Amino acid sequence: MAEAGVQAQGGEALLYLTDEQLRQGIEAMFFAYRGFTADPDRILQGLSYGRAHHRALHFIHCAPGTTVNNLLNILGVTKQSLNRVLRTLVEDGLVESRVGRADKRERHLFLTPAGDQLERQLSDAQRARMRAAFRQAGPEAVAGFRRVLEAMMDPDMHRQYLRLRENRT
Amino acid sequence: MAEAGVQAQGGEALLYLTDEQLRQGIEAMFFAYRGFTADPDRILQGLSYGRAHHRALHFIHCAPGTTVNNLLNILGVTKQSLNRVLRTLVEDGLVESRVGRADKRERHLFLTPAGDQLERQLSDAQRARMRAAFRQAGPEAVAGFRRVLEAMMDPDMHRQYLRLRENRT
DNA sequence: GTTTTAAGTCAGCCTTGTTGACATTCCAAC
DNA sequence: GTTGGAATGTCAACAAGGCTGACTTAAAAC
Repeated sequence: MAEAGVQAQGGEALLYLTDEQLRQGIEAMFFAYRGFTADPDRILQGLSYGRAHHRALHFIHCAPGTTVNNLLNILGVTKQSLNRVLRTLVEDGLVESRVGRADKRERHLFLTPAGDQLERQLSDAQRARMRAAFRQAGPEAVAGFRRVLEAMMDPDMHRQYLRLRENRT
Repeated sequence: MAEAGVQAQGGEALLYLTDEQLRQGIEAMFFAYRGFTADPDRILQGLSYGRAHHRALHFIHCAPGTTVNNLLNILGVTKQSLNRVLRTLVEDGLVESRVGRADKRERHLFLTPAGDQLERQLSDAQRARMRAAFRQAGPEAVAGFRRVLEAMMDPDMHRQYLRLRENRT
């Protein structure tokens, strides 16, 4: 199959598409994702929170006032699953849920000061690792990293990803 | 913190290390990993297997005859957790567990023809996405992708990653 | 006034991770 | 030879975090 891919392009330098290269890419994703989540996981362990809480805090921080439904689409989980996480965060005073003004069915989500503090603690740890990796690899490598990751996303997820960036500019 | 990083290098072009760039990297990892696992997950769903079974099949395929303990180190889970997965795979005739010759305490793991077939089906799907992403991004981007991921791994995981590559050459 | 939508809730299930306790088997050192 | 430790397996219990399905409430939309 890899050979077929190479042949199809008539001898171009497509050796980076061999099955062995792809396998290495797959394994790199596996091991790197472990590192990617290791630091926040360590912090959360013992706080009776998990990765799911971290994700919720991250995206509420990035898009304050987002609705539950919007968060659902970003995270790609069921509302029951998200609700369990969100309820504990609201009960513990890390997230505030305000009834919408225009549409009173909607709840808009915000981080409280305490929520902001935890979010910062978690993302500081995660960013520190990311910064070290970026610095070590250099700007061109980072550009390539981003390019490959974007190409790997499902189209829906890619749209979500771009929308988040737009809302911050 | 990002500003400090930039200043520390005395005005060099370190804008790729700003908090905003790092945040985008974090989100890219999140969304891309979803895509990365989506295809195998779809296949496994309905086979009464999960991602854990896929991981076991992958690494047994890559290192036939590996011991349970070795697999434990690669996967980073407890033996009880792995054992549950391994037991179902052995019961279903996808994995064979042979008592070691030199050390009869050890069990060496191999894929049966049926196991090989499922592994191929899963990794074909995953490689197809990876190949599309690699081709779309180009060889330089792929090199950068790999460089950043390697820098993101924990040192232990990075060692495991390199060892797997050595054993295949 | 009916239907649709956003959100929340309850109950139950599955996968996959965890810990702790314990048995077995075998190698290796003494 | 006996003992200590290592590798494996097994049982039980538990938790996080996914899922589905059914149902309520409130508000918006038609």
